[in-house]
Amino acid sequence: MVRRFADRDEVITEIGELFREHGYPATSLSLITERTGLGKGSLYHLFPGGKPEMGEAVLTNIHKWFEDNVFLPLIDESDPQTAISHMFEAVTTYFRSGRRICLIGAMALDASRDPFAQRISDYFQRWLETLALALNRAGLLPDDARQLAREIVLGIQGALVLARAIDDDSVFIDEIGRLRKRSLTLPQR
Amino acid sequence: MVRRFADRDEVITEIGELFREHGYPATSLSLITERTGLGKGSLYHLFPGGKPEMGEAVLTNIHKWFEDNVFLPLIDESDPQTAISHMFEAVTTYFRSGRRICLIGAMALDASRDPFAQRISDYFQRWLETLALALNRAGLLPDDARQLAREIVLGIQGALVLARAIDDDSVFIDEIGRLRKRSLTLPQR
DNA sequence: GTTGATTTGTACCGATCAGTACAGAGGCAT
DNA sequence: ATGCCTCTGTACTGATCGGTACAAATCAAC
Repeated sequence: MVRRFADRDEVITEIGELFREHGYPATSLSLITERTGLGKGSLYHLFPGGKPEMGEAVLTNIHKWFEDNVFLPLIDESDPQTAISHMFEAVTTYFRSGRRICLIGAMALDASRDPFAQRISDYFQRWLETLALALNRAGLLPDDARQLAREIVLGIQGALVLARAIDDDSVFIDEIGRLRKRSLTLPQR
Repeated sequence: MVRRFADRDEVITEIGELFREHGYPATSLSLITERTGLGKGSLYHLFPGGKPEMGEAVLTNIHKWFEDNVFLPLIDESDPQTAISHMFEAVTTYFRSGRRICLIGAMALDASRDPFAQRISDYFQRWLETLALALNRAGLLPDDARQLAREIVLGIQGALVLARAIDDDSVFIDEIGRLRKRSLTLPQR
C-alpha cells in the first residue's frame, strides 16, 4: 500500500510533466504508475475515461494556470503595460527560461492534436485575444494589437522550440527580452 | 508481390510524411508498411537498423533538402538579399504555407529528441549560421546578424506551431511577410 | 535452363500496451 | 466489533509493438 488518498491535482501535475518529457502518445500507463506511485486501479478510479481523460485533465489544468496567471491579469489589470510585463515574467517562470516545453504547443504538432484540437485552439485563441486586448488598451489600434499579439505568442513558441533544439536557454531569454521591448515601444494611437 | 525494387528515397519521403502526421514515437511499422506498400522484410532490408535507422534517414533527407535549397544558396549566392528572399520562398513552399509541420522542430519537443539530439541541433545550427552569414554579407554587424537569424528561424518555427494550433494558415503567411520585411530593412553597417 | 544474389512478404517471437475485473485495504458511521 | 463505501493494487485480457527468421519471388549472369 503505497498511497491512501491520491491528490488529484498533484497527480495531474505529475502526469503533465511526463507528457512534456515523452509526449502524450509515448507516455504509457506504466510510466504514469511509476511516476505517481499509484496502481492502475487508482488511476482508473481517478480518471475513469482512461488516458484520454488524463490528457483532458492535464490540458485543463494548464489552461487554468494560464487563465489565473496570464489571461485574466491581461484583462483585469488597470495598467495594461503592467499586465503585459507580468505576462513575460510569468511565462519565463512557467517555461523555466526555456527549459520546460509548452505541452499544448507540442501537442499541436503530434498525433495528440486530433483528439484535443479544440482545447489546443481554445488556449491559444484565448492567449491571443487577451493579449491583443491589453495591447489595445495600451495604445495600439485593434489590427496592430492583434498582429503584435500573434508575434509575441508565436515568438514565445518558436523560442521554446529553438532553445530545446539547440539546447541553449539564451535563445528563449533573448527572445523574451526582444518581445518585451517590442511591446514597450508602441506607436501612439 | 506488390513491389519489386523499392526506391529508397521515395520510401524515405513516405516515411517522413508519416512521422509528420503521427510523430516518430507513434508511427508504427504497420503504418509504414501500409503507407509504403512494403512488407516488413523489405523495410528491414532497406533499413537494417530498424526504426531508428528510418528516423536517421528521414532527418538526413530533410537536412539535405535544406542544404541544397536554403543553406548553400545563403552562402553561395552573390547577392545575399536574393538568397534570403529565396529562403523565404523555399520555406513557404516546403512548409506548405504553414500546413506542413517542421518535423525536426517537432522532434525537438517529444521523446524523439534524445536519440536524435545531435541531428536536430546540427540542422538548426546550420540554418542559423548560414542565415547569419548572409545577413552579415547584406550589411549587418556580426552580432546583429546572429540575433536576426535567430529571430527569423524561431519566428518560422513559432508560426508553424501557432498556425497548426489554431488551424489558421494566415498566421504563417503573415509572419513570413513580417520576417521578410524585417530582413529587408537592415541598418547600414 | 541453372545458379547465386538480391529483394520481398509472412509467420512468429517476447514485450508492452490500455483497459477490465475484482479482491484487498482503509476510513467512517453505527 | 460490523458493515458499507471509497480507494488501491494486482492479475488478467486481447491487441499491438519492433524485430527475427526464413521461404518465396525476382533478376542478372552464364
